[in-house]
Amino acid sequence: MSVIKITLPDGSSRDYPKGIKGIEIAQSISEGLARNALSIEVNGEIWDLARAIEVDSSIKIFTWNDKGGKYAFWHSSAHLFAEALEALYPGVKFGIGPPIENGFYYDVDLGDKPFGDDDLAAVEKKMVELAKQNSAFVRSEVSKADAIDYFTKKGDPYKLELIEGLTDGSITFYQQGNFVDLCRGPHIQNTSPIKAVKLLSVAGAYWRGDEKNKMLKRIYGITFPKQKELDEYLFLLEEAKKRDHRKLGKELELFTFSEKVGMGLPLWLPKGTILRERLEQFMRKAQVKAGYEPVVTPHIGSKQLYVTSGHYEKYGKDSFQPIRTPDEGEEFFLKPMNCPHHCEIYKFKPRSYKDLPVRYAEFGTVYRYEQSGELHGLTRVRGFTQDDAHIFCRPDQVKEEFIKVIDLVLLVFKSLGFENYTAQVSLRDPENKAKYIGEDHLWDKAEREIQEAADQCGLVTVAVKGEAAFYGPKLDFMVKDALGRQWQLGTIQVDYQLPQRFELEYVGADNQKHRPVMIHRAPFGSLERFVAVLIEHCAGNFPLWLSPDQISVLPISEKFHEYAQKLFEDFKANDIRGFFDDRDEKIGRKIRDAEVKKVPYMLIVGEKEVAEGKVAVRKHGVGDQGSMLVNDFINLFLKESTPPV
RNA sequence: GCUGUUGUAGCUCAGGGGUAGAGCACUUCCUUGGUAAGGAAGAGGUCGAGGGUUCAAUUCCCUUCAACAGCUCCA
Repeated sequence: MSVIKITLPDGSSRDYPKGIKGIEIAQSISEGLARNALSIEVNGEIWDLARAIEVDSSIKIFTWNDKGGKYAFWHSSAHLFAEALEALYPGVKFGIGPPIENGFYYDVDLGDKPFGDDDLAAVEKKMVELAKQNSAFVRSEVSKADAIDYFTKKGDPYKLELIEGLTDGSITFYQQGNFVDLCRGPHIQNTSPIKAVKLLSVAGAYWRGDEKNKMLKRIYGITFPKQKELDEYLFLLEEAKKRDHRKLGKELELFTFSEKVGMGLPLWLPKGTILRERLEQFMRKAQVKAGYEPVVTPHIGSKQLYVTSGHYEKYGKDSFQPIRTPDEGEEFFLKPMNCPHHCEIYKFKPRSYKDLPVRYAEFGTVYRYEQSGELHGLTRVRGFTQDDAHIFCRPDQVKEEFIKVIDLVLLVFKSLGFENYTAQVSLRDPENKAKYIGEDHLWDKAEREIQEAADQCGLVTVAVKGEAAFYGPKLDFMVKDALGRQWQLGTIQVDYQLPQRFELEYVGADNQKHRPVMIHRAPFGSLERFVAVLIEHCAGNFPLWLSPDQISVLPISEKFHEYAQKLFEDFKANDIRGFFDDRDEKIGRKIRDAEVKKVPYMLIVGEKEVAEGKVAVRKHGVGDQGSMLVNDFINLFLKESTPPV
């Protein structure tokens, strides 16, 4: 029997007989590892533990603590789910059922049968029952003809469609119990480690992600090797929901919605407005420092403006419909973006190459008719304010300007403590060029410039095809919300198209006319979405400079109201925001209420404080800080509440 | 827009074919209390909207609006 060399993650290598299985390697290392092993990585591919290794390989054995282990575990759970579903609903047709970041889903066609929460519970029960049977996941290689034969007999059109796209010789089936699935694998060895099962929700999903296809039912679920781990996961999910900006926005009185005003049109409450205006002020200052000039443009624009920009052709039918005037044929659109307006500002006068770059910034409120199902708290709305700006520059200035914008975005993230963001280079979909305007060479140039600028800034980027705007590629900064959903915040876009469409020009040193390049950018993205993500990021505990209420003055009893009132006036005179709690309540109650409102500083005054000219300071979430002279507190506070810019 | 779920007081929710209930918040009174909920009384609802079935609908049915989860979309 020949021997192969197996290299372990620590770099050491051992000889094993050819055809050794992952599980046998695990056993040779330790009993514990063999017991916990779920899958194995062989030369970068994740395999079943029972698959024979035939050549010299580098391997890594995955347990529950590895992504690769969980992947196999949840993938197998999806198969277990399918087995249970088929047992309860004979004739169900299956789409795809992959593992995801947390758990798995399976797309199924149940015909016209309704499927709700009660059904989920029944399937859950069946899954647990089947898991106990300890069925092995058995891999088999099948020919394309046999695969087609099997699913034709079974009557599963979705699987047949998937097989169509596969090449003969690369097709594998997995079977556990009575259930056979077309599957690339890998899987865990058998069903017994799947101890705790929770089916989370039923949703619709288009077959192959195409709106034109039939909508299947997508069932989401998650499984764990131990009930305790499932309980912990569900608990964490509940905890995350407490950070939801929609919940906190209501509790902290930041914003609201009204059916009468219209869906997706946020109403900013006084406290939310303070927060929003602080952010706006921060950005205004940062932008002035970076050489931007503020401009203001109207909320509507004539149809012609958007015909010129190309937005009318692209989005006209799906936008808020035109506003008419008494003049026949005259039409205005609600402004869905600021760029065309800014182009017209650029055109206000002839430009010299010496004038460039010019940078026009506007907190521009725009209106977009998002599909009803897209609306989501403040993160996806129909009316929102972008911290927008357009930089008009010479082609030779593009990269430098782009880098400056990256710096600005990073300043925002740093100032607000966003550390976990993804920088995404959003490129054209090369398969579907009809979605975009403009010539190939300009796109290539813009895409290259973005990547180079990002690289120069040392950003780790992920390139995603098909995510570009219709007029140009983007660098998008993505941040996750409390429940792990990814949102785009900052965005920077290089655009060669609008300058052409608007016939923007500047006179070069050669006294010839040249075309400027436009950079669109919004470091926050929109104030609405940014505030939403910020709320979730800090769980409503805003940094002091942003906090709507920075302090609360809490007198121990009515006897100290006069002193407390004077104190409160002093704070106001120092631009310290907050409230004076003069309710007839005990101090414990006032403290509790202020804690619930997440007020950063509670200033308690009673007999001692009045006598000594002091305040007793309590910090939110921390506790009693002892007392100090009023002026000392003000100085300390002002130092701490200074905005980052 | 699509699939599924939900809509009862300002908020969180219970209830259920015979015109509604709790806790918190709110108002008034008592209480003047030192670091996370003092006590009492009171007020508050076209049960999302429209239609139907019924002697009777908040409850059952249909339509519609909105929210939630996901899909698709996102200038």
